[in-house]
Amino acid sequence: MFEISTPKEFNFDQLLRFLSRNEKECLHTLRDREIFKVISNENKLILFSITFDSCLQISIHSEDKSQKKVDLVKKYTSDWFDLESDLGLFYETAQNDSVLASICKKFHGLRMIGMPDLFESLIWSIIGQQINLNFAYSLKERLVHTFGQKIIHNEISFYALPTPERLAILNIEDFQPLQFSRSKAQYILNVSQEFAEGRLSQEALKKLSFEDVKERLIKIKGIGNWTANYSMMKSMKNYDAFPIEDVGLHNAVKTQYGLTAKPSISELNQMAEKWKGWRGYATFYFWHSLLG
DNA sequence: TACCAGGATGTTG
DNA sequence: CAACATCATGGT
Repeated sequence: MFEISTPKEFNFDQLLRFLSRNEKECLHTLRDREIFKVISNENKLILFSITFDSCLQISIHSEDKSQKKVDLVKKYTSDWFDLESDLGLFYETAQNDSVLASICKKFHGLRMIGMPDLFESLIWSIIGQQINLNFAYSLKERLVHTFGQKIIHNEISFYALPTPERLAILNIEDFQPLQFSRSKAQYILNVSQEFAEGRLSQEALKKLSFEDVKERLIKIKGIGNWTANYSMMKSMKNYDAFPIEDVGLHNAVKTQYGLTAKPSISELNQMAEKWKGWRGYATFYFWHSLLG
């Protein structure tokens, strides 16, 4: 076991609350207050788990506990729970907006739960396009259970997302028994093939500017403004990336500001001026407010 | 049946 | 840029 110290603003209870928002979530597992996660490195799966007791305590569940694996898990966890950013700066910005400020107070210490793997966030956001979240989780579960890799520990199965290479060789028809629409299946194939054939990689995108990354992503058929911004905030640490078309955000804003109707795009754009620099983080907090 | 859901695409103002 | 029509699928 090893430990990771947590930053000044850090709330493990809110983190657990976010991670447990849907019971069909299959890419991590919660047992009591322990979080299990499988990551893939060089085609090998690593299962690890995280608990919290004044700091994060991490166990790797395999015989090989090399320093390399420890470093990978450390880096993954730091990215996943956004341990590096200065939340104080976000809270400072939030003071411009009394509604956002009170949400920040309520969820103080909640860090953006990211998706360190860009491929995962793209697939997940395509799955989530224009369907309700619960159905989206069902689709993801079917995809992962059908095509993903599995590791068994203490007679419990833990899953990893299918690789781009695995998905890239499928046909639209392979997705239909899972109840994917044809367009959704095609979009997933498009992204998988981009990755599998080496035309797109997270590493390469890291070298580009915000606008260039967005432009590159939107070139892919099936990735629009919402998906590009979603993935950039969840996977690329672009905390001002703003998925403004998001229905969940619209609903949360309507509720939190006590509006009689959902805001239009232009109205929301104006409101979000106050969050500038942290519009993605603000979005994440508004989403969290939907949990009640 | 109609409408909604963490949109995308293409067209039009 | 913003608004609109059309598409696609299952849930309520």
